[in-house]
Amino acid sequence: MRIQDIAKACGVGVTTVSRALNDQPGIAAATKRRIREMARTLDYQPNEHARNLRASNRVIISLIVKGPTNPFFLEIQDLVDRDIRARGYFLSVVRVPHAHDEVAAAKGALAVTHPAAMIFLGGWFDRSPADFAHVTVPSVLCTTPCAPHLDGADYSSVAIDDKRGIADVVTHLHALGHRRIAFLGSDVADRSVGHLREQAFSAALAECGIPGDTTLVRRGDTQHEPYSYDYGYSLAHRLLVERPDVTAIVAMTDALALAAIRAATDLGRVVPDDLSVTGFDGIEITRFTTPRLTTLVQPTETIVSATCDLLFSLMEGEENRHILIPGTLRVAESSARVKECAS
Amino acid sequence: MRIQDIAKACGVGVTTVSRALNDQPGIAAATKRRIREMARTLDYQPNEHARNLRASNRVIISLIVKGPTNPFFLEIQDLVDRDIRARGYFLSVVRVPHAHDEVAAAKGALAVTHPAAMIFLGGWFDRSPADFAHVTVPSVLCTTPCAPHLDGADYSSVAIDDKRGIADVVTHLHALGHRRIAFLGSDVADRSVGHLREQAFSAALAECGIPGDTTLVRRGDTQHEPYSYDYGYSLAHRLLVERPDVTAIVAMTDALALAAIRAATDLGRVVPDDLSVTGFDGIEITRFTTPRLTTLVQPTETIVSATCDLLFSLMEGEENRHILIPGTLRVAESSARVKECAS
DNA sequence: TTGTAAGCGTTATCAG
DNA sequence: CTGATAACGCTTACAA
Repeated sequence: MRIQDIAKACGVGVTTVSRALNDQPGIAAATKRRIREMARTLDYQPNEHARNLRASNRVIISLIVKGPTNPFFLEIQDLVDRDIRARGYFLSVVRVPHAHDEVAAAKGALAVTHPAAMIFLGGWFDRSPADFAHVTVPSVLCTTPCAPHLDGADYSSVAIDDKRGIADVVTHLHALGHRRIAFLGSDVADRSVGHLREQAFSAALAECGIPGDTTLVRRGDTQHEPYSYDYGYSLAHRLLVERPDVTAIVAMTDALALAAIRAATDLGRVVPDDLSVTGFDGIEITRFTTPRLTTLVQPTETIVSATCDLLFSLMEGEENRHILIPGTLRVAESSARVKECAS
Repeated sequence: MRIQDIAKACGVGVTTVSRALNDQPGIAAATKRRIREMARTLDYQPNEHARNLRASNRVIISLIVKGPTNPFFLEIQDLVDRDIRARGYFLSVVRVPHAHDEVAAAKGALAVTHPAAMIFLGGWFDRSPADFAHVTVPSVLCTTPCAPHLDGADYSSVAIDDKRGIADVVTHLHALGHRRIAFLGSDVADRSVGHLREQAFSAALAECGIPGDTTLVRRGDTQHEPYSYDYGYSLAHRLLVERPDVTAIVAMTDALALAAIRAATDLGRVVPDDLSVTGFDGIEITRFTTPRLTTLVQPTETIVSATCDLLFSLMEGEENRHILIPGTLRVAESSARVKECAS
């Protein structure tokens, strides 16, 4: 079923059919209606590859996912796919393992798939302008905010306010009387939001008047995917063995928090009675674990729709922008008032 | 960077370059080496769309995911993507909501994307030959077994042995003394593995000499995605309120099992002391929850590599086959010996 | 062993 | 308002 078949069936040329189906001007209303009717009858659907061959008319959006095993990203991906398809575009997902370079992956996708635009999910926040020069189509960083040291004119971003979110978490724990609070972060080489959240953690502690203690800020080696349960478990286990005096743990993500709870339980500690644990992201499972996780919930629908709105505005020639969206602290069962006697 | 650029740089024609890069015969070894060298130097990567335009040379595999929010499928997807890319093909993922028709979605993907082959992840097991007639490329059903009432010559499949797996679960619970065992299944209209597992459950009960009790087999309405936590929670909550005498719950999937544990906890029951709960699939989080879930673990790597091996053999003209892979019962903390006094 | 040219299905240009 | 025709980048008969 090609465009020619429709043309023949209607007794018109292929150009007219193309114009009718793409809502272009310069065509009689009656003809247009007749053609669209016929296309629907014959269940015609244009060949994606033929459309994409011409540089001017691309219908593919690439989604570059850095750290594809991160459960939070899986929820985001689903929403992005829905949104992009609803706009008549196709999504092409490229997985990039945490240790690899997503800009290189983006260049590859650009050469092979020739997308109309790109979305970066996760990834490093401190790219240089030179990095973005390689990305020759409009692009938006999703969940990665504008880097503090860049002016941000070279790219766009939509992200949660990590600094504010972590501050909310720390303030919550501080109000519950916690003073020896540890942080579970990303690996030492990481430059993604995990790093930002760690900085935010230290800043928030200072804000509360708690002296910083670098031995309580934990980062793993670069062997494991730092957004996995296994990583969180080993990190938390070691922390709790070495520093049994901590009364609260702030985890960079929900997955780490859940793994930390498990590690604590295995060490004979009861959450939240002996130890408070907080997460970040608000993935679905956190509402169904025991205890339910206290976490900073990211409004995923809002983030995704803002990302896509911004992306399509860029495709229409608008300027780069940076959008920061507030999260919401959901207090649940994994955090409680400190029992100082316990330590 | 087109194939012409390489040709010009090497002083040869485009045909020669194409042949060199695609390992085709009829080319001097020296020329071939020279061309490949140059292609690497210039970082040439062929345009995916141009390649796919010719029917004979397709490089895309479609993955039709029925019920894309099922966490188990997310783990499978990741592995499929890796395997397909390693073979030099591209994966195009199509999400199909649980209530929609995946054969219709497949037809759409066929018309738009023109894949070389298709993988169906999840979906209904009792398709008719007419359904498969629409799928004009080699295809494999992944995690959905050959339907009992079809001869299976029309399609291929790779799946876990659901019947055996559920039997292992039920036998385990029976050995722990459980007699009033409930099942949490899919919605009433469903014809996917959830339905198969329900039948296997009834058969296994009979095998153990436990009389069937239809009020203990729970299926939801068609309003919710039946592989979601929310669905599992409401199903389990209602069951436990109406039949507080059940001592064990067999859930169709891990997500349902975890949600059931949460529902039980909210009703004041302690798992596994007052109630045993088992899952199915062995998703990652089940090793980190409290209690750790007793579940039937699917060997995902084995399933995925068998699926891809089979798919590529079909593309080379081999016959349809049906592969059944055994799962492994992982006994953990969510199941224990029944305390009859409790009821 | 190599090169020329046709064709894949679509959209854009330009002439009717 | 409409239609023939040339692109897009690649593979592959067929010719040299």
